[in-house]
Amino acid sequence: MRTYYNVNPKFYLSVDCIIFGFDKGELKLLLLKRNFEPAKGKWSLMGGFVQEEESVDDAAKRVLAELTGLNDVFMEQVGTFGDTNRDPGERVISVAYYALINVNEYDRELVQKHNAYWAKIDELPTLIFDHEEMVHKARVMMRHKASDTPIGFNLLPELFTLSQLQSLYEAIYSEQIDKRNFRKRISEMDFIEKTELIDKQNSRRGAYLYKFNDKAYSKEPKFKL
Amino acid sequence: MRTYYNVNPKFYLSVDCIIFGFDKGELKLLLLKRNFEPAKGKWSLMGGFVQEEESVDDAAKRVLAELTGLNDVFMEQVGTFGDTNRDPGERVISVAYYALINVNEYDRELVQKHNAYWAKIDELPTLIFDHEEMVHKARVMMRHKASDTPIGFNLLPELFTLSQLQSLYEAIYSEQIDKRNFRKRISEMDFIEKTELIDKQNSRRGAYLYKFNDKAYSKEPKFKL
DNA sequence: TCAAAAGTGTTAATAGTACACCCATGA
DNA sequence: TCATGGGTGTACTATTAACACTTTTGA
Repeated sequence: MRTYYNVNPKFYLSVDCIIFGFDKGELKLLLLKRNFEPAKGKWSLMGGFVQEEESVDDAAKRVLAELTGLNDVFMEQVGTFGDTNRDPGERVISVAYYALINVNEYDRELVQKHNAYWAKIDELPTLIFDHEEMVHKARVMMRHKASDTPIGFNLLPELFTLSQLQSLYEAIYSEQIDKRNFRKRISEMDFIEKTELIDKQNSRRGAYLYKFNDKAYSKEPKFKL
Repeated sequence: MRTYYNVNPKFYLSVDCIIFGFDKGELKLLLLKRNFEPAKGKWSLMGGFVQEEESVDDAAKRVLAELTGLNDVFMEQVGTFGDTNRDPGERVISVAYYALINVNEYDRELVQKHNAYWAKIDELPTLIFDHEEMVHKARVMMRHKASDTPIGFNLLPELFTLSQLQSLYEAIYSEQIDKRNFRKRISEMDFIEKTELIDKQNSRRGAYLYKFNDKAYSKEPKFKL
């Protein structure tokens, strides 16, 4: 193979995953309490190195699956962090991705094996390197994306109540939403379908369960929340 | 230095610059007609390799300065493009940045030396590799950023008329804007200051020149356009 | 019987959009 | 004198925000 580039340096490239979950009315991140070097004993995002024969996006998917066992997860690239000293050991350039997962579906064994735990988004421990900056940028991007694309459903079970949906959006935006205005807007979205099923987990009276219809959305993408 | 990472591969890392300019009422990009390999003779973005002792952001600034002679330019990271075959020669992962420059200020000699030309944003030539995807993503991001942050002023001379400002935003959004509504919104922004100077370049009557006041903006950041 | 969450419409305020004519000047 | 771009205000429409009570049911 001819090469034009060999006067230039090469770098380690990693991916780091900001993994969002939603549980008991709160947004959470899945973080590692590192039982390996470097920075053993400290908290970090789940990460890993890009390999020769995989794209950077695929590396992110692989790393997410290594921790959670999940595939086909909603992920978005957050950005690349390339300061020379961001990793105090050796130079590594890292591409951050955020992922939205359903907390009922991940592989608990794998998570335990990696010594990972859910932390409430507003009570995060100190993270290594520039991981807090990555989290911050991911949160801003996610909030933004949520306002014009119905990504929230990735964080919920297939069936959910309107109260759950509202509390999810309240967690995403960190602000209270008026119940009637919220339900009015939801009812105008034909891709959020009411089922005949009733959830009795969270109230005596019971609440109708809803589901998100992907096909109806792609035909009629009116979403502003 | 101890290293934990040496089982992992390393990669060439490049930066590519989507350089926006605004001239004669039109948005343009500064593109290279490559007089070097690979892909000699084809059109591409200005790019370069990240070096050992510079951050990725600094590499982007350096590459922009190599072509334009400009420093302190507004730049934003667009994203990282890491498909395994994106560069058909050898694997290179590239971080794209967009830059907004004032077309009256760049170094014409340098640009000529690099065989670079301005192309109208809606009449771009075919670009190599994934550069068209980079341009597309940059345009979307720039439009978005322009809607809530006054970045447009980076594309204009220090003094500008309201007609120029309007035609800039029309170019950014690819749509016509009502003159009276536009001027009403501008007049509500205290950080856009009318001067007593009059521009006679573009009309017999002459138009008041305005300037952007950075300090007033940071105190009172109301901007929706 | 009562606590706790579910469900339901109307009104006021705000923001956004549409629209047409006179002005000043240099050629 | 006329062609060209500069400058101005009001009425209508659409969107968003504020707000309180009734229902159901299991403990």
